[in-house]
Amino acid sequence: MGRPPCCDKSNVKRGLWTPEEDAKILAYVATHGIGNWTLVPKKAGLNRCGKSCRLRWTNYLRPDLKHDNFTPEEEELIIRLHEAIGSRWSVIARQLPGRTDNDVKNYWNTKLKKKLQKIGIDPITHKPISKILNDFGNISGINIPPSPNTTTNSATHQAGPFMRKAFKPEPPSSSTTATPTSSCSNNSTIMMANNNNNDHTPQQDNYNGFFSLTPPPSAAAETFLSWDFSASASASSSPLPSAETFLGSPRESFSSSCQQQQQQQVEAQTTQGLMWREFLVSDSTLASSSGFQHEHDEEKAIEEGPSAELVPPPSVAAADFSARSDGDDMVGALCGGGSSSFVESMLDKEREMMQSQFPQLLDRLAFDY
DNA sequence: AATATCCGCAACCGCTCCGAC
DNA sequence: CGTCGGAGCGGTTGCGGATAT
Repeated sequence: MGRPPCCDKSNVKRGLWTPEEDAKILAYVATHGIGNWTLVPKKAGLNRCGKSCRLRWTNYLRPDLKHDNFTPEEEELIIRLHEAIGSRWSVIARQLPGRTDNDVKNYWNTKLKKKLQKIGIDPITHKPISKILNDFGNISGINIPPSPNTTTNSATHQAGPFMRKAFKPEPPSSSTTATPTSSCSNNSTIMMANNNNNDHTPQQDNYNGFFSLTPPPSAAAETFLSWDFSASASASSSPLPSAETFLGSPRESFSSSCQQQQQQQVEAQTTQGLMWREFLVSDSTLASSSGFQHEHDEEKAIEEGPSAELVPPPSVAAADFSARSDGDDMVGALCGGGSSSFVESMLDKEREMMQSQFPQLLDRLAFDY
């Protein structure tokens, strides 16, 4: 049985709001405050769906909203957050005071996506398109020549999430004193594509400085990308990379953070024994098509330890990665699951991130973290 | 000047989450 | 525990203005 509609849609007005309607909402909120939006139309004398009233208020009428253009700093932040957490617009919008999720989403879809594509960056993976096509060719056996200026097409979009699943990271070094820059990116477990080819354009290499803030080291984005969810599932033992690393940092900070991160990843492996590629191997399609299984077996022989039984169950492996909630659950399972879900760990990370890296924004936010 | 096309934004839709009962 | 309903979310649509022809 389907859920009944929240209002009689045939009898409510739809479409653009008039100034008079806006005034009624504003007057109502000024008197009664917000809450129980289904009652608002009746009490405010509006022939609108309550949900529509709520949206109008949240996206347009709220007094704390900014209606001016996005600043370069905001653009930069949106891109970096999208890179890290994807299209979770409400989460991203929370880091941008005065902006709504709708604002951010629209701005992304109409401006930022195109900007990235123009410089040869895939807006889904935030990797150079040439590299994605290259890697996709390597895995599927298709020989796709590098094409740095190719705009995103459907193949690229499909390759994006696929690549997340299919790219095999290098096995972790047994020594934590390995070259931080390379080992750090190689150990990425979420964004797995390491930049081991050098056919990027100068524009792509300057991606982090794209919006002409302080040009960070080229690896900074990867540090951010390589935030290791599995390693950081236990928040107490694995702090996030520093704020400098997050937003582009002196290389010293990056290296130090990277070493710590790598150490954590090694520890996480030995204690949890569950890396992203464990999941990949459980996907029979990928394993059989990419020649991945064999290499994995070798790695597993090295890694095999007390937690070797932690291979995700087939139901987890079969989860539709593109589905948000399923993806969360799956990553949660990969994180060692147990009592803390992926969502919880994400929220923990957000809190940590805000406290350690965006304290100034946290101060300004009215939202409860 | 008229028409076609493009683009950005506001609004809607359908879904999930979550608390109350 | 299941149901209901409000709230919130991300994706999509469609209108209206801007620009190109």
